[in-house]
Amino acid sequence: MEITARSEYAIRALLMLAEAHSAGTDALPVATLAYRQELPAKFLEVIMGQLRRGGLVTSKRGASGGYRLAVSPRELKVGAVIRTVDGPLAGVRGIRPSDTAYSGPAAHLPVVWVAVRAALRRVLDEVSIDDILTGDFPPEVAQLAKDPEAWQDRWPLKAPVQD
Amino acid sequence: MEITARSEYAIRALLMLAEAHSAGTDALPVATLAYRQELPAKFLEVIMGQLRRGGLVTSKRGASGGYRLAVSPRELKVGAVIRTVDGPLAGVRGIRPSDTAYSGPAAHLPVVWVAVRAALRRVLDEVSIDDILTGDFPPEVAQLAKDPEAWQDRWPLKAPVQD
DNA sequence: TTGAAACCCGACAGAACCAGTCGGAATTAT
DNA sequence: ATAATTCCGACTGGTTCTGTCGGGTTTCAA
Repeated sequence: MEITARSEYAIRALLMLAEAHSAGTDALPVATLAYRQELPAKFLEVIMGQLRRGGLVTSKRGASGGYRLAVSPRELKVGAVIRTVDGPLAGVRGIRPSDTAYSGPAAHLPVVWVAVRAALRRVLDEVSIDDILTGDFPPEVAQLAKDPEAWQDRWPLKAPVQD
Repeated sequence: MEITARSEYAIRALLMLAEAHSAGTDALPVATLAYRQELPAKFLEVIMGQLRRGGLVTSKRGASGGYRLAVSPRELKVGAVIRTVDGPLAGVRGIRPSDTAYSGPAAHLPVVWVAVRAALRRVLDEVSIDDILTGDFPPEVAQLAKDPEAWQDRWPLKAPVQD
């Protein structure tokens, strides 16, 4: 259950574009985006290409070119960003949760996988880029993050040795 | 957001042990577990070692030895299994959600990561091995899986080409 | 028209991780 | 004794992740 650097960088880039969007600024070149959030420029270039092909941003080449949002920040959901650059939100050994099947005592296991995916969706497909910009999250998500325990780490039954 | 083969195999093995547990059967050797659910035997052997060191199972060596549950199936949660064999449930580029920090327009991003982890916990730390065995899930999880839409795939803004 | 700014693209590379195997040592019941 | 079984370290082949490199192409502006 890892958020990749790819997805993280994509979201941070889009946040900058959303900020510029509301300020009515010109297109932002990769160099600027990379500098402002300290992201590896050439890698980000690859990622921006994915976002463009996915229709999340538009690009303009040449001098004073750069990237612009193609979708309003309010309608652009984090889940869509992740799916665009990293593929499906959830998988089990590479297959979709709803395509899993087991025999015997594991027969009901797909229910768990589907519930996991559904739980992820209820966060990632609800939160928009604009929500992150303003810090004003949908009630469902705000509720989850409000609990102080959500900010604490949890350990397995036997805690690993401290070193 | 991938469930690894490791975690999946661990859960399926524990489900078999839980079944035997209620039937009061003897300890189950790896060979039997691997055969019954068609898991790679030597790999499962490694995984069972992790579960033992994590305190989820006990082992007996030698003839008519094998593995037994060390925790009652009802108290053994899926989240604990995953943490034992694969480490933390959620991470962002390898760091814990609550340890992330960003500047500028990404300042509120950690709220999203923490909410993601909390959402995962609400499923994985609620569902027990016994729940999966019986197919009788906690209301929260049952609710998520009840929705037919939860069993459907979702696509990013621009659907990928079919091939 | 020239040059610089920027996107665009394919190839490559190192590192890490994942899934799984191999061979054998230690332990235990019969 | 012997067979069954856990236990353990080393190893491997493949894939993915995170980038980098070098150059081609488009566009603006002077």
